[in-house]
Amino acid sequence: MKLGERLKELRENQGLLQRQLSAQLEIDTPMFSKIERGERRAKREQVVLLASILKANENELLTIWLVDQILAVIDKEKVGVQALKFALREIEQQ
Amino acid sequence: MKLGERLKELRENQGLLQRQLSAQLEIDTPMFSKIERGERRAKREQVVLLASILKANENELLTIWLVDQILAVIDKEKVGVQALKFALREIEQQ
DNA sequence: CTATATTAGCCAATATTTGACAAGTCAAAA
DNA sequence: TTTTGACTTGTCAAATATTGGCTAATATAG
Repeated sequence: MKLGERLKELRENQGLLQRQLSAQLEIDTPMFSKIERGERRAKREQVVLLASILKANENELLTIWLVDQILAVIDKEKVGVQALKFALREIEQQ
Repeated sequence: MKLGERLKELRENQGLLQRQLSAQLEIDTPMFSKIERGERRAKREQVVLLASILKANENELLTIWLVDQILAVIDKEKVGVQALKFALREIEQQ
């Protein structure tokens, strides 16, 4: 699940408009639209804000957001999966 | 294992100087020094070049380099490990 | 149709990264 | 103990990437 999809889901479940959320984030609507479609990435602080506005779990959204970042880093890399596994091993043992 | 450490290892095993490698990368010596100590990150193309100059396995170096990038992304994030696990699951199933 | 919501494309502002340069430390050789 | 060579530190500038605003286009609902 991508962050944008999840945001759209949360937003629509509460009958909110992009216009309303973008106002609270202090960005314009086209920008928010792009975030929802994954054309642009949200900033960390925006994710935190959105969690609060949408009454969603902050850790959930931050996790999804981080997954997006990670996948962007290893995108198209032949050795991406292996790098992920190594990263996990390195971070887990200490 | 960090990329910088591995590069230093390879370099010293072949009795090369930072000066010689940085010349081939077309950066100055201080810059290369920083890369070795992990103060700056190498660019992907530089890693590829270094693999060839140092007669090392390109995939190995790229993997280590990617691990560095990944760890930088999740650095200090409470949910970092979980994000890594999710990322792995997402990328592995397809 | 009309009005509102969303999306697309382009350019500007800002932030981050990358690099050069000057000066410093350190160790070994002279 | 001066000199030399390898490496490091700190700071600033150039290059690049990210973020955002604006305008116009498209879609959707009434």
